[in-house]
Amino acid sequence: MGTIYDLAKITGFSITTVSKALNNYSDVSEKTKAKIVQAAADMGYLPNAHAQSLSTKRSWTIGVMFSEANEVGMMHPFFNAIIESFRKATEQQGYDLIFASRNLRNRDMSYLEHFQHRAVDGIVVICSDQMDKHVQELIQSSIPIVVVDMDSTDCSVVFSDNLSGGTLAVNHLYELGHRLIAHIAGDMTIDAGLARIEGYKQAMDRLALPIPDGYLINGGFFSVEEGKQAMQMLLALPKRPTAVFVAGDQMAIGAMEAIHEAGLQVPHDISVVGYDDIEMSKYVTPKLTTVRQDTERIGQHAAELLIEQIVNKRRVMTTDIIPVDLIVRQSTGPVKP
Amino acid sequence: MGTIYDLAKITGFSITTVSKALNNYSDVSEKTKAKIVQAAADMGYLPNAHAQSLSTKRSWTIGVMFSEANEVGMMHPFFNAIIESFRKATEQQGYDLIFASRNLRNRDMSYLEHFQHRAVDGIVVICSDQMDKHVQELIQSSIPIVVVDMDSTDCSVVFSDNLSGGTLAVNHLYELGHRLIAHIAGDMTIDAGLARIEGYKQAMDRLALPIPDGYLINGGFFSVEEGKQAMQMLLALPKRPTAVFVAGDQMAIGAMEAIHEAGLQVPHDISVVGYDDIEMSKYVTPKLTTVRQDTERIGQHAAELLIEQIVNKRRVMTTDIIPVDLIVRQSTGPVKP
DNA sequence: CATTTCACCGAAAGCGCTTTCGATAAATTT
DNA sequence: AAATTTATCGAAAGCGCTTTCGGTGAAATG
Repeated sequence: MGTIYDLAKITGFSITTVSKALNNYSDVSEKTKAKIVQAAADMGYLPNAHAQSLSTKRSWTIGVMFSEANEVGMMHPFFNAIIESFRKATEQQGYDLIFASRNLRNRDMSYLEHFQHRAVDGIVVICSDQMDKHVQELIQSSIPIVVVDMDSTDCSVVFSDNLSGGTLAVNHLYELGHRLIAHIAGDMTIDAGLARIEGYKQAMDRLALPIPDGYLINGGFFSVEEGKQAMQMLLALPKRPTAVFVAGDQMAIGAMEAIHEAGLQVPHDISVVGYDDIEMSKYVTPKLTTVRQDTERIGQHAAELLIEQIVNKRRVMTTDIIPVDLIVRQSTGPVKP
Repeated sequence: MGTIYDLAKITGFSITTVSKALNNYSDVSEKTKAKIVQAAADMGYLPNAHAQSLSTKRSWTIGVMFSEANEVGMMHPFFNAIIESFRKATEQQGYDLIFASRNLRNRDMSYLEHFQHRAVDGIVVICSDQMDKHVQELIQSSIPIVVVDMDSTDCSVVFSDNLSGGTLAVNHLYELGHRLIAHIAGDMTIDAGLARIEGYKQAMDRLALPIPDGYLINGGFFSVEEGKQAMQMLLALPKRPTAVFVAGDQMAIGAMEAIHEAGLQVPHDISVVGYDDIEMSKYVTPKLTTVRQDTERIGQHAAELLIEQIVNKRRVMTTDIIPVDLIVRQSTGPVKP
């Protein structure tokens, strides 16, 4: 592989000139530039990123952190899709992603510390947990940052339009004739969960629909199992809802399972609409009607926001809300007469 | 944040002593060690990873590469689960994962080059594509490496026991009375696909079951859509199979969809068993009988294998085969009389 | 008391690269 | 022909850290 010293020796130029040639400086002649570049290619020279970073204070890396109450991390299809599109976008600009832990050899340190240690150029946090101390610490730091799926005025954030998502779902059910519409919510400590609740409430209110006791139920942290349990509670209600808006697809899948286990049919007896549009949604039975989040756009946009801060060397605090779509499939139908 | 120079100034010791104190060298007294460590804590000192790497030739990073014919990368639940368990295991040892692209700023380079540039300590490749030039290049290099889900004698590999997986599936179906057992295979360029085909063939052979024309069908690269199409071919056969072993859960889900769309029932008319046991498998309808791959163990084991090579500074070429389990759910049932 | 051992510390070189600031020779202008 | 630009190059410092190799004074040994 070799270093610029080797290159200098081979070509007969100084390391300064070699470095300049490789970095296409204007004060080295085309002729020597060509020679050096050729020699570099011949020996398979590659610059050492660490040396470069040390010298330029620019590492071309972006730290990524997951913070979630339910600890699913990369495993959740929604977050996973976002990070994937984020990766594509940043990669194209020459950045590499680094997943840092809180563990530095023996030592235990915060994410911020770890990212500082690694000297990342920026940080993306895929987050649903407002209360996470690490996230707060990151936001308060001076490193360029963008956080996804959480609300904050202290940094750039990008998330889906959860408010109208809730409305979209409720209105759809209303148009199908449903009046008894329940909501299996995400935990209120999670912004997305809260906003969807709000969307649900507002929509119900606008439609002059009451929200009976027990119709707004906490489904916790978006897992299939929790969705199932919440649905069981709903089914046990004296006045059973005819439709339910579920704050996440996985929970919705759990809810449908609960409904089926109770011997009822979706959507014949109960309609359900989910949230996210994870890939599986169109393959479960019945295919899930859901509010699609545009993960592609969220990831891409987060990348742009972050890179802009990195290159302009100034923090920016925007909050960008990405529109959502209602995808009507087969888990919703007209209310039984 | 500060550097060891600042620490030296503050404490009055030389940078040598500061460095030694921080690294717990034995030739610095407990007293001064304490002073220095205290000062470091006070100023929130953190070592610069790039400087450390430059000086020690050890970056405490592991490069990860995905290589797949279908380009789903991190999005595939199976690979995703593996990388997650891999991450947990390496993280615990102090390594960070870096996802490198092939794009270095303007320059286009190979993965190997990129990893060399980043000076990673080791590489993990999550791979199903034997033919990938980049993968071959990585394997031929001298960097410690482990590859998952592919077979090779030139490096450490770890993958599931696909052979007996196929057998497990076929035997299960046989015991249920099925004799017309088809196989929707993964592409033969993919080791896992090939091995499962082999397992299927061997099992059929042992059971003295013929494999009628068209019963072994290529499902391509494991997507839902391809599974669906393959199943449609199967359904169009003059002598329809009563059971089908599908080389991947996503394909199996597609296959079930095709069956349902044809107006048939799983498992009443046709039994299907999948492969992987992705999370969704237990939530589709009917719940999928499948061969579970132990992603937890695969990732963990790959991590151990890689780290061992890193610390011992010698390449190791083992091939570790992780056992699989048959998970019987509801997509398989006795053959119709 | 002279000598050896030991505990503790620091100078200096090196890791591979960038970047400032001069220096030199050639080209251009008066 | 003298003065000024311009083009091209290199010395050297610096980025933040590790590690070898000596050097000192104090303790232990004879």
